[in-house]
Amino acid sequence: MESASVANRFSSGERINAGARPGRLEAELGSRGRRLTRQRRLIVRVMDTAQRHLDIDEIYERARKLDHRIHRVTVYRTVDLLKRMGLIDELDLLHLRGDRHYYETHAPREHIHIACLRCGKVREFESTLYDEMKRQIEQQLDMKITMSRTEVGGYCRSCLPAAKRAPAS
Amino acid sequence: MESASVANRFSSGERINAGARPGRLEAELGSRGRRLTRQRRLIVRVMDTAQRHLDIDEIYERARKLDHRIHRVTVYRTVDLLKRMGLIDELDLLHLRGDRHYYETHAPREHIHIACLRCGKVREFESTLYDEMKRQIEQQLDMKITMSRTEVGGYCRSCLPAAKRAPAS
DNA sequence: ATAGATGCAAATATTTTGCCGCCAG
DNA sequence: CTGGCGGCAAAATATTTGCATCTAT
Repeated sequence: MESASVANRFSSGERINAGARPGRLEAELGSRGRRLTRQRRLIVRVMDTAQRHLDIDEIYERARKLDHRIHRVTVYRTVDLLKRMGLIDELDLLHLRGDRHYYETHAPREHIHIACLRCGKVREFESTLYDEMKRQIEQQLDMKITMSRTEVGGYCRSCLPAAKRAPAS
Repeated sequence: MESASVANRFSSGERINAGARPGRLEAELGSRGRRLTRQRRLIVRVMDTAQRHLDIDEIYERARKLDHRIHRVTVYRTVDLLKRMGLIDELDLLHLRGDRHYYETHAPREHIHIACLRCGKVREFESTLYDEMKRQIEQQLDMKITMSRTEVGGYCRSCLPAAKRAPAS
């Protein structure tokens, strides 16, 4: 399976700018009248402290390391809740590592994800040009924009030479 | 299933600016030494003439209407080939209609997809700000960008009043 | 006490693979 | 002719659901 070998190369996938504010998610859940169960506390603790983008199984494994009394389905349900409450964002990271989704706590400012197609490192980027562009869209298309997702792929400084040597099939 | 009812609301999902150049995909396949099988001709014909973004099953059904001697797996394989050859782009459209992927023939210029979260209509948008932003990223992060995907969600003129009345759960 | 949450098993949804026979070049 | 390609069945991957039970409030 091609994607398996590809996935293995992407062991790093670091998140450079984590917008961590410990306890924020838990506080939001509480103040919005959701039950603070043991499982939910575990999940939001994992997400609040994550230094990189996690998929469902990674969240599940980390939570289980803290307390094994949690089920993968509960992770799916809680992540879905947080997503619907607008507290976390869902990413695909250009399907670099497969078709699963990745999650990150909602940053104070919307940002762009930039992935190296070879080493898999994911960097975040903010730009006033991005904000301007969204305003331009709102005006020209007469819409109210509430969300956006931008994922950029390319080759980082250290991978560029290798990418030139062995271009993608 | 919540997403089922949501999906049904998105019957339109029109593509406003289709970058159609009939025969282009077939010509590219041929000139790059790929076999022009009956099935591949069907698939690229469907994609070349599509006025909206299609998922695998939609491509499959349309191709089958032209000639039923085609298998869904072949559609997966051919779409994957076209993707790897850089002839088509893959989209998620913010998972508005589920977790499948959508495809469009590679446009001459990279563009942004803007979806109405209520009616599901997808519009395309080009912006020099977008190109500038990518150049900015290349400079500041010292990368060579080879691809990007931007998907924006919000409410269009006609859906905005309704969205205010019944905000998302 | 009870509405809302979890666990478990099973179902769905989407995509990929192995293998063999077939056909485009 | 023959190596790339397609069909088929089955596997793999990713996510959701029904229902009984439990628990945070």
